[in-house]
Amino acid sequence: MSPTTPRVTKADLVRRHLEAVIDGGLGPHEKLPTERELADEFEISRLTVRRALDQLEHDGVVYRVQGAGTFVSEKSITKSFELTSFSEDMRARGLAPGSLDLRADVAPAGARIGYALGLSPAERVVHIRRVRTADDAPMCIEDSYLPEALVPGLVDALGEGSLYRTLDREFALRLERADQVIKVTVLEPDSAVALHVPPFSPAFLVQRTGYDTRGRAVEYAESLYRGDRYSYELSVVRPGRSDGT
Amino acid sequence: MSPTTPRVTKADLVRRHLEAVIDGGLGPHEKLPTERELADEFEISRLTVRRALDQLEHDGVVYRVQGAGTFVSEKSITKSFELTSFSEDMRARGLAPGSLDLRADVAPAGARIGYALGLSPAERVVHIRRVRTADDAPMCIEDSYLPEALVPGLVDALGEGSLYRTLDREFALRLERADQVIKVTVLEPDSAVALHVPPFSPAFLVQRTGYDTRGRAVEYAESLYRGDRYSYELSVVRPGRSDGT
DNA sequence: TATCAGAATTGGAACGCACCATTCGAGGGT
DNA sequence: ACCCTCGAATGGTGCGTTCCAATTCTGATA
Repeated sequence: MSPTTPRVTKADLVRRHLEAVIDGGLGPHEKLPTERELADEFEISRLTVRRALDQLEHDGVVYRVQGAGTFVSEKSITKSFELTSFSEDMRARGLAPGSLDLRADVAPAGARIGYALGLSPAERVVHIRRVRTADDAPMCIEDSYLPEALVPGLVDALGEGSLYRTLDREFALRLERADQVIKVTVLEPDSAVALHVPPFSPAFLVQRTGYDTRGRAVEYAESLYRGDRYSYELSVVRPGRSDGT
Repeated sequence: MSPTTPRVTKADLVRRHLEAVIDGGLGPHEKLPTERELADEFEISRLTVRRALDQLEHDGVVYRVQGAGTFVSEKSITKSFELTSFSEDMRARGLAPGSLDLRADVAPAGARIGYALGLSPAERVVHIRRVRTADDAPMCIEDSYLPEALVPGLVDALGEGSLYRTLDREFALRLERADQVIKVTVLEPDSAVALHVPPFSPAFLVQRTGYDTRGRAVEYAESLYRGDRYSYELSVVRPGRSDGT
């Protein structure tokens, strides 16, 4: 009676196997086993093998040439452009994430926040302000807003852990995608003090709206990252299809 | 005899049909036809329908609930995070793109550029410098470097058109993906003058390495965008799989 | 020896089928 | 009237097969 059956698909097994093979000393432009060989080896259908390869190709790990085979990509693209929390992000950079100055309250959304979340301005939202640190140095000031209707009692449930993890565990909310607008700005003196940098230093202003699988706006956040310590890394892909929109 | 040359796959036809249906007045959370219905209507297999829906789901246009159906997402995510040239980018924002001060020459890569492109420092690269304009106002200073071995004679082939288009047409090089690092900086006086902003204004510094389908580094570019006029918009998605790497 | 045509290989698209897991509503039991 | 169960509907995973297109290999020929 496990609600979430840990179902690993066969395609996932193949994908992981291939990732291991590649990591284990397969160089760029080296050829992977053919789809039919893999299908025989794992005793699964070729279609399933293709699904595994589709994922690897999408992630830029391999490329395929019709009639020739499947090959390891020259550069293993750093898998960015993925939605990660600040904590995950910092850990990936080898820094210890932390939080200072946690404040949380509930208030009406107001025009700007309401618009960003697709709510009426009178709707109540949970507002969380944090100063995020990396190796104990302040890295960013973050204001998060979440519709209270979706996360009743979040203020009390807030622990030291990741906000995303809390959302998942307590409210079964999984952020699936987010739209971000990144701007540059200069820091007002009070923000500069909080970030331990000189006044009017350049900084990132990131406005992020996060959506769950159903496309509902779950979070709107504005973050100020100090420009001297932070950089944005992302991969972009060219759309493979012809769109007439 | 029959058109056995499906340049456009059947899945693409279904996808486009569904996009049209959605644009034509289907609201958020409204239900799409079931997979089996679509398969019957188009007289194709369900597998093909699923491929079309996979694409739409990936783009955030629809979401699927097992046992319930497929529904239109609440917010049509602006499909950013796609690799676009400056020209395409500006046009998408309703601005007229242009170029000033075009300069192109060929020189050894040097340590930094060579490293970024995965070349020996002695390898020769084409260097293109442009001041990019939007509605005749300078928007960014861009330095592009391309391995000369991949684009022999590019300097002469450079016209007024898009660089990406030239690469595609003349050299059959299609940029498929790119890694970008975005930093903030302040403009040195000479750069500030070129961009018509006060000295030491904040700006984006974007370092981009572009790869073709085989994962070969094709272009390395450094761009300085004025921070008062430019903002970065992108969508990020949460990785759907469990990675133990 | 060099070149070119054809066969073999390999990935790409598609079909039809079967079974499972989840959802949700209809119908029956209390 | 309410609750619970069961089954139909629907998406998720998987199989085996067929044909096509691009590439590569091979062998015959000039």
